[in-house]
Amino acid sequence: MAQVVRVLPDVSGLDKTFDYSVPADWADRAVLGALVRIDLGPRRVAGWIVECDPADLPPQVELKDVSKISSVGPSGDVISLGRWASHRWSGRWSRLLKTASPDTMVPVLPTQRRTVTPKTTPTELAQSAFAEPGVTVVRMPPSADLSQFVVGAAHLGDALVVTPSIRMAQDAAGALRRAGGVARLLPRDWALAAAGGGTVIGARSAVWGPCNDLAAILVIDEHDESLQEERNPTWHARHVAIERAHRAGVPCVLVSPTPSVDVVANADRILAPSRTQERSGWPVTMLADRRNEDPARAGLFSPQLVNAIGGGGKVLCVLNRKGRAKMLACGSCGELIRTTDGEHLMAETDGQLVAPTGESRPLICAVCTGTKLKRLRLGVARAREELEALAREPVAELTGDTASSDAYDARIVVGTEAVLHQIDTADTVVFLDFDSELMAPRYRAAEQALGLLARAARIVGGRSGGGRILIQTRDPQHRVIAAVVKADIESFTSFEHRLRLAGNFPPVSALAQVSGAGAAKAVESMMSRLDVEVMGPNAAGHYLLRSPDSATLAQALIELRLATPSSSTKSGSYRIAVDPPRV
DNA sequence: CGGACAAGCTGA
DNA sequence: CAGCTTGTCCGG
Repeated sequence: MAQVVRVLPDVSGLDKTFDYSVPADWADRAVLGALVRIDLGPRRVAGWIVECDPADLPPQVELKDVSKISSVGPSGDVISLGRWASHRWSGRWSRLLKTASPDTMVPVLPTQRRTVTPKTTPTELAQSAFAEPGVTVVRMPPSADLSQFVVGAAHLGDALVVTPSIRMAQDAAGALRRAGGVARLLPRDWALAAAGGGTVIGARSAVWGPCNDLAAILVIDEHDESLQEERNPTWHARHVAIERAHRAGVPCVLVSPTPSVDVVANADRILAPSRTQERSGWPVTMLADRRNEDPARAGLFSPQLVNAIGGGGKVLCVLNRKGRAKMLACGSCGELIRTTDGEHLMAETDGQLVAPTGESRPLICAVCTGTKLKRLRLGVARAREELEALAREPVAELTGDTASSDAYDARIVVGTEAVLHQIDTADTVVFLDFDSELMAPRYRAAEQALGLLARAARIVGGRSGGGRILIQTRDPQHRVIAAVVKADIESFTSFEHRLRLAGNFPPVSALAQVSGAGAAKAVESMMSRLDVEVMGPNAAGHYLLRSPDSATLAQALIELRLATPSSSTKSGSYRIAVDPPRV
């Protein structure tokens, strides 16, 4: 009898498998995970072999042949890891398999090479981190050299290294090669990685990378937001790493200057260098206590900031837009978008312009009827002008979408959080309005604010190198600021954990956000459940579901989907985000 | 998802 | 009743 394979089509919106027969000539390539092309109804689509010779064949169905075997794909363990994650984050299996697949077809694997152990011996700390299976958190100050952990992972055999950015992955690969190891950088080296005999390194999606004889997983900067996928399913590389390592029975090491409450609460062991070493790895933090200033005259800049820019060296000023009034201007005539009486600014809400007065209209400029509106970064733009006047020298501006070419060379740069992502080194980082980070209405605001300080700290370096952070604030006693001033992250995390316990927030509970026009109806079926708390809707019409743990939540969401099938109509559609990042 | 098809609405 | 929209079902 001909070989039969079960195929998951690569069609978004379809999470169902279909069975196909395999022509005898291709039997050796029709393996688990292989990318194939199949005829599905009227069209030919791509898909993955997710099962070979399934036992429960549908009766009375004439099977079609697979029409092509296109490429090697993820291995069996990654296929089932994907199925676990699709359940855990209530999303489509195919999206995860796509992430786990090569981005260009790999018809045949290159020949495997022997694993090369790096010549450099890892530090004692790195060795002990990988000494046993389970989850080990290592708290390393921002200026610490993390390549010791990459080398430590590679010493165990073929390991997986996940970083928050491509740039850091390239750096880690370079460091491993210099230490005499073999680095496979994803996504480029997918085929070589699948062949085996090297350490697989990449950004977030590398946690799905091919690694046959997995020996260990290392996640660098475990606290970093970019380790979570923004689109559905909103999987987090940290949790996928923990699960994958657990399934393989290998060590999972999570390194961060500011370990997340989430992982500290669930780690098997927590390591850190001595207090002295940890302290010296953080820069000196200076505070500008804005409560002391004359409120009538206090602008964006404190006397301490004036001092800091006068002291020479490269200065980055961070001014986040978060929580600031959004201003819109017409893309064709440049006028500000205002109410008909011109008294109030209007903001965009649900595809409409809305003013605080209640006045609303479609997205149209009242002056020239133009429909292309642009967002103004007035906060940063004005700060730049004022700072330029103050410093009497050119000041560059850098935001997510306006990266002026001089931003990298200018001595003084003002921008949003983007400056911390795009500029590598500086002498001083100034947070112009840190209170908006501290006070942000999100349960993880404090943790995220601390993450910003850690990022700034890495840019300016440790205290021995003269690195400085200046924080302008009206709350200088805040625990986030205290944590960095004293370089005492441990106390911060345990206090934060107690707050989560008191407020019943993750990691003590699990959250999912349900949004979209059909959200209210979808959420209805959860109202009577004892294991799901329904909160909301908020101003944007979003609901929050809370369960004691993620397994309970995942099960409830399956039942929600059964009770309210995702309708293709606009009015019935809804979206579920498990572990929503901005709540 | 996207095609096929059925049922409902509109206008001449 | 043709022509169009809207909803539902199905794919091996």
